[in-house]
Amino acid sequence: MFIRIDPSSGMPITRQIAEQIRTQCASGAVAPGDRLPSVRQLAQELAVNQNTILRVYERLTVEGLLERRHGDGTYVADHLPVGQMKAQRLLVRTEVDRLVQRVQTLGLGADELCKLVKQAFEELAAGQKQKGAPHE
Amino acid sequence: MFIRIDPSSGMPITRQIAEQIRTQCASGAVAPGDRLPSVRQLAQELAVNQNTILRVYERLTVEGLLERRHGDGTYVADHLPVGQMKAQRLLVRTEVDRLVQRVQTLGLGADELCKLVKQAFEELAAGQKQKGAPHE
Amino acid sequence: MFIRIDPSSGMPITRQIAEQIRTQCASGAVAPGDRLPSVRQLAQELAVNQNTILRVYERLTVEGLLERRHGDGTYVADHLPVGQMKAQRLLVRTEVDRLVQRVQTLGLGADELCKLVKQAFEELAAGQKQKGAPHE
Amino acid sequence: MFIRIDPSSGMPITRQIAEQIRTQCASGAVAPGDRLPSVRQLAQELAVNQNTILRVYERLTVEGLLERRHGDGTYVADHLPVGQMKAQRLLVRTEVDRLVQRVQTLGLGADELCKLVKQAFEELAAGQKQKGAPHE
DNA sequence: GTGGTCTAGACCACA
DNA sequence: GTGGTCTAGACCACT
Repeated sequence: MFIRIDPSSGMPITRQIAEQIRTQCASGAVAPGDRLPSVRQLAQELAVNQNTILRVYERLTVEGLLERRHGDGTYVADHLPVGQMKAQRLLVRTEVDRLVQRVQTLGLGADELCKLVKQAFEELAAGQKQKGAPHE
Repeated sequence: MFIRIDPSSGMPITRQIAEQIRTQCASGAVAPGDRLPSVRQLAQELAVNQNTILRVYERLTVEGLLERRHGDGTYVADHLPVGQMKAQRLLVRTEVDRLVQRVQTLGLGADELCKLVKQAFEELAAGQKQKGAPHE
Repeated sequence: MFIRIDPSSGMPITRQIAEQIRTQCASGAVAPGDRLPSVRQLAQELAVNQNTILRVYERLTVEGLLERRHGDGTYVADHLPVGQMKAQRLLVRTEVDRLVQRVQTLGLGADELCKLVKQAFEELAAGQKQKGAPHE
Repeated sequence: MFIRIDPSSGMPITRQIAEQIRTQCASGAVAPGDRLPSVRQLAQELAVNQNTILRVYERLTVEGLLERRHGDGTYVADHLPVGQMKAQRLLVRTEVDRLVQRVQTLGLGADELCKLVKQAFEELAAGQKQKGAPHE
């Protein structure tokens, strides 16, 4: 499970984690029936408290995205709520809008932003190569 | 003063406001010596509590970005702290990184994202024409 | 807010509290728009941790029964979810069934149980007179 | 052995099972010396994990209610602990109190509750006729 | 003052 | 081992 927390973002980390799990469900990175890391595992991996993860799993369970089986583990629900996944994809639009709005105030244009975007993609790709197998 | 609050973003609204004021100072949208809207005005405009605006102005004053003149109003400081501008542009980098990271999980590539960015720019431009001169 | 916790019941106290609030919404004991006791107040009153109350309010908010206004307070939602209130009333049937099942194994009949029920009602009434105004 | 589990009740299922066995011992539904179903049988019958039953039997053995004969089975103890029976009946009182308390908040009176109780008794009786001799 | 997030740690229930 | 409840307490955000 690739989740990255950005403590400087101002967004509560429970929410960051929840959104990334939602995104990965929407994109098919994790499929219905897949087992998620255990509360303790993920907590350790992200260096946060167990309760933090627990609450994320709880919320997503209420949303119908996950399924918690007592004493067994946490799984992606068999039938993901329709429409919610669509909403998820729309969210990206919203975030792009937000970015563009801010960037424009700084006097940057679409082309400059796109350049930044491409750079970021390249760096991300490079970063992931380095990690490769070692981590897991 | 063009400030837009997104309560659904999860970022504290005081932080959203502060960041947008910083951005506009850095970009020159508001210049040293300019007078900012009064606490009451801005609070009403954004439909938030006056104390929320008050604390934003306080914080930015401590940073050296604003100047509060007792009985008069709040102004952009005459000498903006060095490095503000650079810091501001760096922030955009950070946000681009965040976006790219999330978008990537959804299976989108750099080109798709750029297309979205350009669309957003165009829509923003169109939207601003409609408004014409701001009501401030 | 009259809520009584029974630690010996084996039911998590968060759930006990939540059920009693639901019941009071269903019965009209508290009406839409009413303000609930603050998290801290109720926590103190019931001698439980603040987080415990917080989680109860959170869950009921997700259910659409309550509304939390940041920095202001927690209120009964204006439009209580229809059907949920009906479900609430049905719950009493379920509990009666449970009781009867157990009682029957003990060899008691309907009449004996009814006698107990009436006694309990009388004692409850007596107990509430004693309290009367002093508490609030 | 007639045991019914209600997973939605919030009471731990191990406790539900234990209480029902205690009740049946107290009421004479099972007598001293009677053999209880094996751990495996009961686990299968109730569709719970064997360990769950195991722990219930363990607990009740410690209480002196049951006796586990290695390699043979689990039996109701020859000499039931004194006071068990009384304690059992007291428990019913407790549950009646709980019910009455909740029901009262809903604005129901003693008579309405008694009517429900009688209905439940009749339905229970009807249900048990259909089953006839238990499959054990 | 209000609600909200997070941590640390104890202890319980289920497989 | 898994998930789940509860406590205690720090600190943040909003009215």
